[in-house]
Amino acid sequence: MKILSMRHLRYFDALARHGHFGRAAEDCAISQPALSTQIRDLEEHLGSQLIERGSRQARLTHLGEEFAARARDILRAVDELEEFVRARSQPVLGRLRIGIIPTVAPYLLPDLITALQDRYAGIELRPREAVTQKLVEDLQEGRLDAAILALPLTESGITGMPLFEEEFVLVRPAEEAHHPVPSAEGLRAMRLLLLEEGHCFRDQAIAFCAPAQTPPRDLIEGSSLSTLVQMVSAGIGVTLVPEMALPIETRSARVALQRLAQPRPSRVIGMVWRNSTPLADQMRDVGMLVREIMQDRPRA
Amino acid sequence: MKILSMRHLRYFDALARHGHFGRAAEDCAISQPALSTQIRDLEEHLGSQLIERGSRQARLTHLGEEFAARARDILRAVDELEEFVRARSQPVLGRLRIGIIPTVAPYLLPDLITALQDRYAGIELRPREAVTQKLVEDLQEGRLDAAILALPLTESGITGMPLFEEEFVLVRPAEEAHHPVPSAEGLRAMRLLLLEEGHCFRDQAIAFCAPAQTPPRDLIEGSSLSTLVQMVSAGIGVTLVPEMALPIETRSARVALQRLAQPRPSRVIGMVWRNSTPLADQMRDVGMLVREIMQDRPRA
DNA sequence: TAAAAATACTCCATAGGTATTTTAT
DNA sequence: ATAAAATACCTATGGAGTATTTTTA
Repeated sequence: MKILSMRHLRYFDALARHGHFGRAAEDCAISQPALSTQIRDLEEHLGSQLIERGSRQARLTHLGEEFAARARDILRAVDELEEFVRARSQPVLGRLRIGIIPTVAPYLLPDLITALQDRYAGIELRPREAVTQKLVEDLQEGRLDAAILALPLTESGITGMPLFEEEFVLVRPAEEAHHPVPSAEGLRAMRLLLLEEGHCFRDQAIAFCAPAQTPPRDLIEGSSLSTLVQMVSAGIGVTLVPEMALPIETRSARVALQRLAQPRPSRVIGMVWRNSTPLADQMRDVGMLVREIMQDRPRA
Repeated sequence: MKILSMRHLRYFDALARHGHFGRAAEDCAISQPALSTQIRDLEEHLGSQLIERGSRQARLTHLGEEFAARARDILRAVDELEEFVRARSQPVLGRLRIGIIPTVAPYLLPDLITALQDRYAGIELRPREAVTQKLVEDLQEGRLDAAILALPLTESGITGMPLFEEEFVLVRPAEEAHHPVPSAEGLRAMRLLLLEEGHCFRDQAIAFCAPAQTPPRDLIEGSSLSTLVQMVSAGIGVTLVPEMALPIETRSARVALQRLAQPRPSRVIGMVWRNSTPLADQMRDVGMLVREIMQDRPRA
């Protein structure tokens, strides 16, 4: 015998409880000789006698008593462990570590958290806001279960689903409300306020108004959409804002909104996860929740 | 797989620690496929996925993390259990529950306790004083490890060794010091003070002076040798006392001692234990200690 | 003699090995 | 193309069964 097995503990426990090889064997649903040999092997392995064998009854030695008590503790822990796993293995989501890019998080999270807590009672939510690159890293390293970000994503080992598409809307000072809607070229000539490096939305905006890799003429950076909108309302320049951010960011700002001409700029927001995760079904379910949230919102 | 085995826990623990099937298998000194199948069986048994299999690495699921933590606790408990048994399996006597008859206990116990504590460091001593019948019952029921009493003993399942032989000495009032030593028949005519029913020494004394089943003429009972000697010194009658009790019981009593004529009455004190006890070696050792104690005493 | 455990042996389930395939990067 | 794990298949260990012997009360 190489290692002390669970069987040894279970058999010994039964023997300790019954004090009788025959009845203990019956309890274990094995034959008496099978139990005898296992107990003998156990004692041999330990190098100590645990049972005092009388022909009338099998009595525990002092060491055997102590061994039995500890063995019982271990067996109880093992039973609890199995019970624990079964209790957790329902198709529910016990914990969700979800990352969301900064240009989506503030506008989606409140509704998403509410919906998730409705859908998965007792869920432990760990939302995290970070730029795409960080999210992908965390996902690949196993620190996140899912990420909501702009598609497409070329990383390997990661799959996902699109959630919704949203347009970019031009935000300009309130006094320009009646200026004509600029074309992409016209936009390039304006003073454009953008998010700092790292935000995918920055790249998307640049890609729209400067398709020939020529960066916009006059570019000023801000660290959040909120800041950008405030700067616009101060007359510093114009900016693009994703549709879903409008209700919140432009509510109290003195700015004018202009839907751009066709082809309108837009992006697809999707949810992704490791394609090796066992939570794929739940991830799709979470994705469906997001789609429902977005469909319930009035389009601007 | 019927039951969750220790092997499963050990293998899973290794896998959790290494996060890599190949290296974990190496750690367990088995092949990678062997580990893979065991882990698969474990997951099947539990009905839940514990490992998220990527081609780069094996990552634990959330459930897997919790399982690993609990499994580690269990494995540690098992290792401690083995360690515990090995620590206790030295050929020492950890606990000795020893019963001694009342006509021996007070005269042997002090020296015996000292000797045992010298011989077995840290021994837990549980001496118990009771008459032979009680001792034998306790021995057979496993409540005692050994008993010191008068031989022979006919009980089955019990074996032992003789320790020493001791004579019975006649104790009579001090004023009778110069009276002639009585024969057994003469003794029968005297007023004999004896221990109450149950004490083997009572039976032995009666057997000596009344071989023909005729009880002594005038018989008064006391509950201890000490009481009997005090009664003798008060002139109430005579009594027989085992040799080893003399130094203590007659030290301050005004009594005369008379060694009886051949064949002198005597008894053999021995130590007995269940012949199924695994402590037989130690019991013999304890017996040898008693013999040494008695040999060191000056014969009266 | 009777009851209980140990022994002898046989069988088979399964853990583990090697070789190979599959999968994902 | 490479690395890792899964699969296929075979072997052998050992756990469990039946029949029997030994032991002891």
